[in-house]
Amino acid sequence: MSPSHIHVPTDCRTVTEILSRVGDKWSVQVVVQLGEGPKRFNELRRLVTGISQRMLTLTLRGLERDGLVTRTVYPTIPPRVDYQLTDLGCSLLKTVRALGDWAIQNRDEILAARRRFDEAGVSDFERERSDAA
Amino acid sequence: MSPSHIHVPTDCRTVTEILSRVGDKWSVQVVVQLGEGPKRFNELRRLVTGISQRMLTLTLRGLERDGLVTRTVYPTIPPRVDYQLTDLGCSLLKTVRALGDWAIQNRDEILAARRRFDEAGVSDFERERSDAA
DNA sequence: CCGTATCCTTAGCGATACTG
DNA sequence: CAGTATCGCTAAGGATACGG
Repeated sequence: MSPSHIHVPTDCRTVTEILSRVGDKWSVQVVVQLGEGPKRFNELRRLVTGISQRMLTLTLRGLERDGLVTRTVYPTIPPRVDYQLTDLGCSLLKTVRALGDWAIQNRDEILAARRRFDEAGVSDFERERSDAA
Repeated sequence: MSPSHIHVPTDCRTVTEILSRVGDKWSVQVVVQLGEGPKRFNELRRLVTGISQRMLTLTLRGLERDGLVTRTVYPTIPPRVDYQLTDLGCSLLKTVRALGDWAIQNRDEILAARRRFDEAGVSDFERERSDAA
């Protein structure tokens, strides 16, 4: 029995590792698309704009490995493969959407902060430069 | 006036960009530590195990740029710099914790799925190999 | 104490070409 | 259609050394 009330390093590692999946370039977008219902490979490829065939494959494999999507092969000709969110995948989608909502709600504030920071940085630079002038 | 009810690509980009901050290797850990209260540079360095000085600097700069933390310099000798979560940073922390809780709650299921997937992959391999034998 | 600058290694990703 | 294989680039990150 593992003591779940104390904060073991192992937990941090695992959490970080799982978080990094959310942070990678494509996983979230794929999961969001699959949230609309099962999709075929090339269907996803069209929906997730900009993704390469290679990265779609790798992303789907990763999600499948973690038990977030299922992969169903219909041995027809031409072949047809359906990807679909598992219950686990659905629950992740919900949590991730919360983060997405946060991002949308605070997007303006963040962008404003960035502009302020960048301008301040520039003017610090400019100060030195104009001291010389 | 931007139509906020339709799903413009720009929004996706911004959301993805902000999500990538959560996914990067150190930001979340730093934010979590700062959730305990203001911290000094080397204090954070000790708390966030494994982070290099360089990456702590870069991470803090990024967070500061996005308006998630404030940086306060006390021009004493030796110098002292305090980092502290802004309101925006606190609200991010809350949302991120939800994701962290999800990760903890589903960690066993994910790890189990991974083992299954990996073993299945191996046995597919093994099938070919033992066919030859 | 709090950084910055430099070098170097790896991991992520895209482009392209090929296969069942 | 749904992939795999290979190559090459670039961005992220670690180690180390130096500076205010």
